[in-house]
Amino acid sequence: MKPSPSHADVPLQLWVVLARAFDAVERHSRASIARFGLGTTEFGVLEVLYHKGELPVCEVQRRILVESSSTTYVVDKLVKRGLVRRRHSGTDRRVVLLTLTSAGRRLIQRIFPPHAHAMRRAVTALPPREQAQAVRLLRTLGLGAAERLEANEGG
Amino acid sequence: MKPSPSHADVPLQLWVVLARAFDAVERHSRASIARFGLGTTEFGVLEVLYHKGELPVCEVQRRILVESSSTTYVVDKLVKRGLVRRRHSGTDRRVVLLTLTSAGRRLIQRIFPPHAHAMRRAVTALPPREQAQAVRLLRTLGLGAAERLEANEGG
DNA sequence: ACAAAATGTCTCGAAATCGAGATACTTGAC
DNA sequence: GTCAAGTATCTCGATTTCGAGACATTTTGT
Repeated sequence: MKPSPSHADVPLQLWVVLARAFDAVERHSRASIARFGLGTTEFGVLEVLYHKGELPVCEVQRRILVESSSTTYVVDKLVKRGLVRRRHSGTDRRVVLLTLTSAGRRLIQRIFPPHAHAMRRAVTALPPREQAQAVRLLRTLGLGAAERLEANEGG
Repeated sequence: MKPSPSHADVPLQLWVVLARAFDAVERHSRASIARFGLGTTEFGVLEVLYHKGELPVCEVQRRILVESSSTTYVVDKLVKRGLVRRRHSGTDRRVVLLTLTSAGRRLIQRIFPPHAHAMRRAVTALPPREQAQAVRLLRTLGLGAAERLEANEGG
């Protein structure tokens, strides 16, 4: 039943297990966040503003890993719900700065700790020592792949 | 510029770098697949049928990591394009089996090798030895998280 | 100073994905 | 054998996400 048991193509295997691991852990994240009536990207915006303070839209976008038009969409929803406020930058008039409202701050303060706890449990299959190892490897992998992406687009 | 250099919460870091690495590598995958006028999930269906032969829809679904309604949608498109054929199982009449048409087989035969090549290049930031290590760690992480998911849903 | 290129944000329409539930069939308990 | 529970697939409507491009602004090169 194994079509290719011997010539294990490690790079392709790596891609497969990376996708599966991300999927499984992301399901934990989604389930945890859904408890609080938020979507993954909505939570992402609140979380990054909570931890980094006021940020331009483009900075938030980079951190939550979605395209710019989706960022606008998500921020719109959060503004309508009174959780986030938009403000024009004084120094660069293209830039829109985002901050939490006090309602937004209260919300994320309340839900971040239990979410973080859920995520810690989601990765406990790996003991601490191997978690650190995985962090190192994934960081190298991710940065390398991202670099290579820009090279492909730019060149 | 480091907001929290000391109290490194390794599990949360792991989640972040996992998401970033997946995103970067997935962008390579998408770009590579887009060259051939296919979407990620369409490619996924063709690829799994190519390598495993005829399979029930539910089996394909598990492998391409999308929900069942999305699987129906993607398969519909592939059937309309004449790349995949549906067939009822003789032994279990709930089951619909999927196979490549000869056009589908020709297509995936032609595009799989260059795509595999692109994916190998996407992960070259990690030398072979560390790729193997990452495979091992991610497999454990993914399986553990998936198990824990079922436990949460089922229990 | 000026033109060209780059950047940040948003609009719009299209595509992908999901979730709930309908339907049909199979399996297992009794 | 029958009924309940489980499984496989699909339908439908809603949500999310994307991509292309519009627009305003800033930066760069000359």
